[in-house]
Amino acid sequence: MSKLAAQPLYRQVLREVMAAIEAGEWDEDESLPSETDLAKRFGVSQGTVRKALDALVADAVLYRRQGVGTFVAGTSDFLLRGLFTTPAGADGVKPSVELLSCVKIHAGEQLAEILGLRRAAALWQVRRLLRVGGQVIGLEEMLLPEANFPSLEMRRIRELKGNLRELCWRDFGVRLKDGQVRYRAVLAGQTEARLLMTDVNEPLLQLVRLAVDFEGRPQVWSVAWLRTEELAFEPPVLSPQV
Amino acid sequence: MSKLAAQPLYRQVLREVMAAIEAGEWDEDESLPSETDLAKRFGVSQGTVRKALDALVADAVLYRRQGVGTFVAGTSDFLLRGLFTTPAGADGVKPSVELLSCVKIHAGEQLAEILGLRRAAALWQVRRLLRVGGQVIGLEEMLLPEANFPSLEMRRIRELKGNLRELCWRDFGVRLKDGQVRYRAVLAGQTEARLLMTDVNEPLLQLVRLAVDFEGRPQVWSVAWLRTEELAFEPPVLSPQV
DNA sequence: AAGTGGTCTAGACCACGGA
DNA sequence: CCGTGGTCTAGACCACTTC
Repeated sequence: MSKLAAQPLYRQVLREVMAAIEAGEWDEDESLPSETDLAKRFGVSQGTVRKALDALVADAVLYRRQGVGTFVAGTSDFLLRGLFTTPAGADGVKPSVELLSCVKIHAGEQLAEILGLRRAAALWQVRRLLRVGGQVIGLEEMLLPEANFPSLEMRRIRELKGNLRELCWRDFGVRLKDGQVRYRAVLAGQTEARLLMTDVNEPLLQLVRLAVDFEGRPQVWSVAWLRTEELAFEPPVLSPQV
Repeated sequence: MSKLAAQPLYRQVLREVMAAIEAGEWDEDESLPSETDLAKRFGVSQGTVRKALDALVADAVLYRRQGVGTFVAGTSDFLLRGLFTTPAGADGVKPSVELLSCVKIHAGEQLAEILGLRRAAALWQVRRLLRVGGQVIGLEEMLLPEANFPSLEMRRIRELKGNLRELCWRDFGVRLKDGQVRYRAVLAGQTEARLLMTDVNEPLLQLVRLAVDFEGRPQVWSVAWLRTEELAFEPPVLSPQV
């Protein structure tokens, strides 16, 4: 591996590993070669491989089991990874997702700027419903540039049980990770109330997030409205205690 | 430094560094000795010191400036560190804090369990108001075990401009960091509406958090109610891209 | 016992920022 | 220029899991 590049070595190793994952060299939950073997393969030391893997573990691309190996992590959806816990605490429950609609729209000024597109650029607008045990608790609207995700078929989304993050990965090779997240409290309007099967003016937790790819480029904009009467939202903890 | 301890070496170094900070060896925004000097002092290698400092940087105890040094970070309050941004994005604004009240109460069953105390244990209940440019946008109630923070004087809190986290640090040597955080959307009740100088039934972002010390022990329980009509809440990002 | 992640060293060099 | 953080190596040993 060349030392001439502008990036540090472990960054290059990281990209090589990502490329290998993209190429399907190791399946989900399949173990990678050991750190020492990867070191030989890339012509670097074990410490450098480790630093690269550290970063991928922090981004939940990989996970490790001491004494066993390093494994490729699944791509659960962002909302599926956040825990929904009762206000008192304990028993986090994971929701399931149902696809509502998937249509093509134009970006408009604000979204174009956020996603770095032209104003007339085409976007997929995907609406999904979140359920916990049959109960509807959330509505999410995602916006994806058509240029990066050319053919989003509803059938395909349904096949993956509504998991758009997995679809972006499997069909378009884009591994998304969280960028910024913003929280607000809003009142349900008529549209939200109807889709969430609740009342107008119910308080909803609004979650606005920008997902980026592994080069940090903005990729997906999303807004979610969550009912939190019975279940509070708890964001996933990446890289817990060091 | 002994190799016999159950903990890895870099953990011991981390504790030594924390102890030195607690002892006031280096002031806020003052630079620590270089990594190589610290390595000599603790009798370990530079790489080990670095790993310890990495963890403290991730927890925002220290910050680094390449080519310059490693510095002790300030202890801004949790809410002061979260950004308040306009829904459209950009211009994050930091709020100031005003102390409302500070009284002693009994823990009760739930809080006792969360904080690992007896049910009759005494707690300080501190209420604070958050302002952005004169406008009241938040109300926070914190609960601190009296055993750990024996004398919480209102005067002292005011001296530190309402920054309870700094007080816990300066007066009691407890450096707090975020544990779990949970989000909900609720409607303002009469009490909240009065204190926030707004209307009943305004949607409020409710933020429930548990702060822990550096050994991971629960220390402070807090609930905040935030108005997010004009400003969204954006949690602080620790350890961004690796 | 063998193989994995996890830690640690001693020494080296690079990239950056301030004098 | 020097001193700082930031990276990297080759080799070693430990702790854990599995066989």
